[in-house]
Amino acid sequence: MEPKQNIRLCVDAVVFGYTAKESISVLLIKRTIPPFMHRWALPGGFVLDGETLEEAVTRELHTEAGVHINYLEQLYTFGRPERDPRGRVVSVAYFGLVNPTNFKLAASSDAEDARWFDIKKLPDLAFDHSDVVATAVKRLRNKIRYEPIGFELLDQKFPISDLEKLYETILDRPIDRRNFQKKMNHLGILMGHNEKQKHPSAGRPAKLYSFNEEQYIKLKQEGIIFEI
Amino acid sequence: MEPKQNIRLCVDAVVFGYTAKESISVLLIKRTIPPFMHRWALPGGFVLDGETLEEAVTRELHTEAGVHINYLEQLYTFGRPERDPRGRVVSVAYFGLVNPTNFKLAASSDAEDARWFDIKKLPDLAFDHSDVVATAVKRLRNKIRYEPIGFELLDQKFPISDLEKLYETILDRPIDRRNFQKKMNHLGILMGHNEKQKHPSAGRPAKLYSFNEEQYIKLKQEGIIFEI
DNA sequence: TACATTTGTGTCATAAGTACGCAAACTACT
DNA sequence: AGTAGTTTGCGTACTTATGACACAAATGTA
Repeated sequence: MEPKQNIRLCVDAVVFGYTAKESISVLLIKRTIPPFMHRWALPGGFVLDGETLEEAVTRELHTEAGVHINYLEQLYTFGRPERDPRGRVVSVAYFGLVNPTNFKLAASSDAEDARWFDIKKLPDLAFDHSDVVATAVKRLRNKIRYEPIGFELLDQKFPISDLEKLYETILDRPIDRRNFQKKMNHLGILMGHNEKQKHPSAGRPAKLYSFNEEQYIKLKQEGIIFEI
Repeated sequence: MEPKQNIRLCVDAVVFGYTAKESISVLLIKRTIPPFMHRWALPGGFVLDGETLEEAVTRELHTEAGVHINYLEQLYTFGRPERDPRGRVVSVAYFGLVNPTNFKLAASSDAEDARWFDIKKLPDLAFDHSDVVATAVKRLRNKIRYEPIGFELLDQKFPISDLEKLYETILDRPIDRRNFQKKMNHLGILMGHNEKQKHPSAGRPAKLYSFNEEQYIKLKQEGIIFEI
C-alpha cells in the first residue's frame, strides 16, 4: 500500500555574512568526501531520524564550520531526481544570517576548510548548490526590503551609514543617505545612544544606534508595513 | 559513512478556489485508509523515486480529486518528527490556485470524497494539516498584495468589481471601489474588451477585462512594483 | 416614468517619496 | 593655528501616491 521509497533527505544552509563592509559573503566548506571531493559546497548533510530539520541545520553548521547562527529560516526544498549522483537525495535548504566578526570559522573533520566567499565571486559549487545560493540571494534582496533583517548582519551598535551601505550592497543600487536616515528615524525602529563612533577615518563622528525590536514588534502588530 | 535513514517523503497540496464569489475555499479529501481514516485531509501522498516533487503533487491532485491546476508553487516543508503516527514522514507542501468553475471535483479510489471548504469553516484535519493550511492562507494574503495571482481564481473575462471583491475577501477588509479601479487602470495590467457584463442583477453593466500578462511581465522587468 | 442600484470618472486634501542645500564636527596637512 | 577635505545631521522644495468622497451614466424594476 505504501510504496517502498528510496529517497534520502538532507539539509543545506546558505549563511550570509557582511564582512568587509563592502560586499555580502556566503559561507562555504570544502568537501573531504566524494562525490565532489575537494569542491566547495554549502554546509549541510543528512537529517537524523529523530531530529527536526532546524536541528539538523544547526548541528551541521556547528560541526562543519563552528558557526553560531543569528537568524535562520527555511528557504526552499530542492528535489530534482538527478541533483545528487549518489541517488535520490532531496535537500531542504535554509537561509541564515550571522555577524562574522562575532566568531572565528573553524573547519572540522567533515570539511577541509570553511571560508567566506563574496557572492559575486563564487567558485564552482558541488551538486546544484549554485541554484540554491541564487535562490537565497533573491530571498535576501526581497526580504530586506520589508523586514529588518539587516540588524542581524551588523554589530549591536552601529551608525546609520553602516546600515545604509548594507542596503546599498544588498540591493546593488545607490540610496540617498539623507532620505534613508529620515525614513529610519520616521519608522522609529532605531534606538539612539548617547555615544559616537570612535575613530572615524574622516569626517564628523556618527551617532550610534541599535535596533529597537520591541518597537518593531509593536509596529508590526499595528499592521504598519516597513519598506525601503 | 552515510547514516541509514528511516525517513519517508510525501507531498501535500493546499489548493484555493474562489467559488461562491464571497469566500475562499480550500480543496480537501476524505481519507479511506488509516491513519486518520474518514477524516478530512489535504490531497497528497508519497513521492515516487523517479519523479520530481511537482510531478508528485500534480499526480496526486489528479488521481485523488480530478483537479487540473492553474498555478502551483512550493509552500513549505514540514518536518516535525512526530507529525505522522506511522513514523518519520517529511512533507513538502505546495500552494495551488484554480478556478473551480472550470471542472467538476471527482473523488477517486484514494479518497471517499473531495470537497471545497470555506477557509473560515474548516473541519478537524488529519496530521498537522491545519498548520499547513494556516501557512498557505498567510502566503495567499501576502502574495496577492504584490503579485497578480487573483486572475488565476477568476474567469478569463471579468468585471473589475469581481477582482475587487476577491481582494476584499482575501484581505478581509473593505477596499474603496473607485481607488481600486483607478489603481488597476493606472498599473496597466488589465486589458479592456468591448464587451459588457451580460445579466447584472442590478445597476449599470460593467465593462469586462482580462489579465494582460505580457504587460505585467514587461512592468516586472522594468522593476515596477505592483502593490495593493 | 420614477427609483434603486451599480459602474465609470473626477476632485481635493493629505501623506509619502525624491532631489537637493548647507552647516556642524571631525581629521589631516601645512 | 589655520585651512582643506570628509562625513554627519537637519532642513526645504518639488513631485508623486494615497484616501475620502461627489456625481453623472447605464441598467433593471415597480
